[in-house]
Amino acid sequence: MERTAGVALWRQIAERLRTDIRNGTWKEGGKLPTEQVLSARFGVNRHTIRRAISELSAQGLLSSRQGRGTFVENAPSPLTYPIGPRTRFSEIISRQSREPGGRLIGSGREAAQPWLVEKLRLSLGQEAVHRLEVLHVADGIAVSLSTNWFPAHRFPDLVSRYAETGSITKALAAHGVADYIRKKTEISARLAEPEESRWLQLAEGAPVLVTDLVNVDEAGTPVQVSRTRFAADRIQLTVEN
Amino acid sequence: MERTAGVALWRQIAERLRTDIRNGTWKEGGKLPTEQVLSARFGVNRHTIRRAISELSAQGLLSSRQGRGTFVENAPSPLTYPIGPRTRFSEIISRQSREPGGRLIGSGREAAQPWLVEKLRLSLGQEAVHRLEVLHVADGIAVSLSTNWFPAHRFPDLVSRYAETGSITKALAAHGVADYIRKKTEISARLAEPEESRWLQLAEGAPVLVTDLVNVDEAGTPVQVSRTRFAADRIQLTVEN
DNA sequence: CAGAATTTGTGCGTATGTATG
DNA sequence: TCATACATACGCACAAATTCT
Repeated sequence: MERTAGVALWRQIAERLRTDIRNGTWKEGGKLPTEQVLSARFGVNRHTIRRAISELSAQGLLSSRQGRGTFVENAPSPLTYPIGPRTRFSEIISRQSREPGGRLIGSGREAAQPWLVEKLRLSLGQEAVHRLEVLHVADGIAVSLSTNWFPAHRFPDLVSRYAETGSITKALAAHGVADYIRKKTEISARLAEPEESRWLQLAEGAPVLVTDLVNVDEAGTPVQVSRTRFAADRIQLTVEN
Repeated sequence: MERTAGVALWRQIAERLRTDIRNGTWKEGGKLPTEQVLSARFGVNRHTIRRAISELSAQGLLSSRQGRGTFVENAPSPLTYPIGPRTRFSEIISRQSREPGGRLIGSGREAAQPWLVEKLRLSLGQEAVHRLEVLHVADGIAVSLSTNWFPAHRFPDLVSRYAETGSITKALAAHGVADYIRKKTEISARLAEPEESRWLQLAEGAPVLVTDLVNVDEAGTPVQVSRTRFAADRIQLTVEN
């Protein structure tokens, strides 16, 4: 393993093992190579391997027993999140037979930043937006954190409607938006920020997938801008062509 | 800034500043807040801020001058990589008026892993594949590293054809594949592995966007499986709906 | 069943990296 | 720049649980 640059060796190794487990290198219940072998393979001290394993054990992915070895405890199949014109969180999760849930964790009314004015095509003097922060959960596990912005003048009661119904689709419908479609999605990745780590229960420094999207109504007018951060180790995005 | 294991504070802050610069929080030529202010904002010692700034300076993103301040030297607009049924690397890059380049960095013939057998729909006894490792470059900057697999029995001379033409499209055409389209794309993110860091000239522990795709010919038969790792700080994927 | 071999668990000393003031 | 504290990583040794012969 290559020497440093601000990321501890044990963390790099832990992330490697995590993706190996996810890719099925060792099946659930399967046995990992011995600490001996792993330390030789990564070219590090056994203590370092043990630190990495202990991290994954604490997260319930692995378990070690003295004299026996280290075993894969849980290899949760990653959720798949299709990106298309009509993706709705709850439908997707339900289709994969998991219990969906959204939790309103913050909201507010604020002045739109320039990039938001452009994306929502706000006109002069109507630059106020509602901001809605929602944590998405599947089977009790946090999978994504989304920040949503809506033009405040068009959707004055959006926050309370969402609070009542727990659904953005329904909150928009209450304001006369019968249908909306996803126009464009931008996808990037970066390291999680501390607040994101907290909500998504990620290790600090874990990667997040970020999607930026614009939803438009039937007339093509933007009704919602949304920035969603997915826990990259729990979800995979797919695009069908 | 929150105290946490495995990732140095200065790295977390460097990554934050990098995404802020990319998001245009400070324009090119713009002045960053003083180290004083930044250290207060992140709740860390000024030394730590300086370490983060020095990292970004070494990468040519920032520059500091005594008595004046720290300035944004380079805010390269991120390349946008659209994902659709007919995306070809060179077309995309050219359209954004950058000089594209692909470099063959490795190849080989090997037995297909089970998941490859499934994705390429290989029949029994024809499980050999060609592997092609290509580094993609735009304007002299590495943007992605892709591993490509092809059924060896159908495309016996693929590697040499690619070496001659520098184009997968042409190498496939030489084997009678007039056209192909992208069937499905899976997108995930993880930390770069050491070898990826080396090729993409990434800092260790930097995130990569990973896309897995299957290309099929006009008859719908898989001709290529490809896994591409993008430097997440240099590229953004987009999906048009 | 005894004893050897294997594998994880633990302790200590040292050197270097990270973060503060 | 210096001093201090803690985290990271290494190397060695040995203990404890389990498996193999």
